[in-house]
Amino acid sequence: MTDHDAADAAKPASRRGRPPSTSLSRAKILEAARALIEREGAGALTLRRLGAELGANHTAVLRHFTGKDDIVLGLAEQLIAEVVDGFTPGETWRDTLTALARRLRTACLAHPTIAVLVAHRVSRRDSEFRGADVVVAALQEAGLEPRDRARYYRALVDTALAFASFEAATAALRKSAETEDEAAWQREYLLASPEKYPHLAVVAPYLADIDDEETFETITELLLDAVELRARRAVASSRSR
Amino acid sequence: MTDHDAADAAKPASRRGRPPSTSLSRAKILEAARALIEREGAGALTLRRLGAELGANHTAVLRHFTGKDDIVLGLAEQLIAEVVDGFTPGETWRDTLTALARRLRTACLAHPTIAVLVAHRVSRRDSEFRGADVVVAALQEAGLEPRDRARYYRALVDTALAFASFEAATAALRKSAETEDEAAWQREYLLASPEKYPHLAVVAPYLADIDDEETFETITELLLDAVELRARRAVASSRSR
DNA sequence: ACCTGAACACCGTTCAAGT
DNA sequence: ACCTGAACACCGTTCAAGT
Repeated sequence: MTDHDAADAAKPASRRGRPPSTSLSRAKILEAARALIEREGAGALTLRRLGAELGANHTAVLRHFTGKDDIVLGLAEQLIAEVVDGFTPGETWRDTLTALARRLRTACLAHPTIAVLVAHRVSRRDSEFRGADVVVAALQEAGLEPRDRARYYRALVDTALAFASFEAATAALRKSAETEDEAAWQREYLLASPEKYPHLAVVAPYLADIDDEETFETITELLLDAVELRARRAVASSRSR
Repeated sequence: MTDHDAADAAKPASRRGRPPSTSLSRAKILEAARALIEREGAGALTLRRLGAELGANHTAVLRHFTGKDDIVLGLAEQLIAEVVDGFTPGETWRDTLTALARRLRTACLAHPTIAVLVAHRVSRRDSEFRGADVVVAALQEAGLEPRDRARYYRALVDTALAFASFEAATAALRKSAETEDEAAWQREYLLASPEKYPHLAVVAPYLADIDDEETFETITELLLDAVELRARRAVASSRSR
């Protein structure tokens, strides 16, 4: 009888045990965590909130991750994969390095709250190794010897990673709306006492025009200019030998 | 009678109200917060722990700060002041900029947990303006025009700030001992598959030798090399006019 | 003016009990 | 194997009550 069956399905289940259709998975949990963070900020990532989002008990998640920190590390893997997956080197080694740096910045800005959460937790996995190989190959193409390739690899990658996560952090702060608006600090610089800070006062109007993107581009250009200069010297000295 | 007085003093005070000798202050609270963080990590900064440290109720602190966040901002002011106070410019503009960058790094490494906590909360106050004035003055001495002074100011300061706080973050992570030891990731790079990452494999042995300090120095040198190159061009073109 | 203690609305994690 | 519900040991913040 359908009536009987319907009544059976509708009657409250016993207070413990497992409902039929929930069935969590690592992927589902990470997706829910990502959505939760992007919608309500890093502070909203809570086992209880996550459970509610998934329609499950807040402790059910602990069957798939060892704890909250393990979930954060899972988000880190996703972010770095987003940078490296589908990337193809450019025409010149400079193009390659510039494009990769921009992709890292873009990914961090697309998910600023996640970027802040995971910036310092990058577990050395496949995605990261693939990115590193691309960078080192570009420096080899520039004509640098192995030791310099290693030095400049660290200089370039650490700078891009540090700046991108730094920028994401301020973006995430603004998003959480606990702090003042974007242009506030530029206004403060314009108002800073010209008597006490005379050199600063001269350039303050220009400072207001420079955003994070221009700064990122400037840093990248400066670093690659210097690397190119040293590479040319290395090539020249190896030829003269 | 002394007996009576002694008995009076020893008898338990009524359960509410204010004991005679506590008397908190912003300075005392910040000092206790700093000590607590440096001893037991950022996670230990708790109103209840802070109250215990000060021998006071955990809510007493809220009479001097609007909340926990306000305490963190107070710590930020202290850190930036430590960088700028007592700094004197060097012989050349390059010396000045290099020394200031190193001071920032040193301060962040001396208090890594605090640096991480406050890195993105720098409220634009006197200490920061003083530092900015020194940097802009150095770039002026290099021979750059106002707009370039502004651009390179942002490039240099943002890089130093981002890298120093990034490095402090990993130092703080290691300190909290939730993660693996210092050399772990270098070992992983040495073990990365040479077939999948051939270019990386060649330089992996060199990578193991490069620490954060060398990387910081490399970044500073590269940036200042590039700035110097452009400054020389600017001076030359202004002379030819 | 400044501090206390109780209360409120939250956390992450553990674990026996269920299916 | 996987989920639940209760419990435990914590949080930050508010507020009436005290001195």
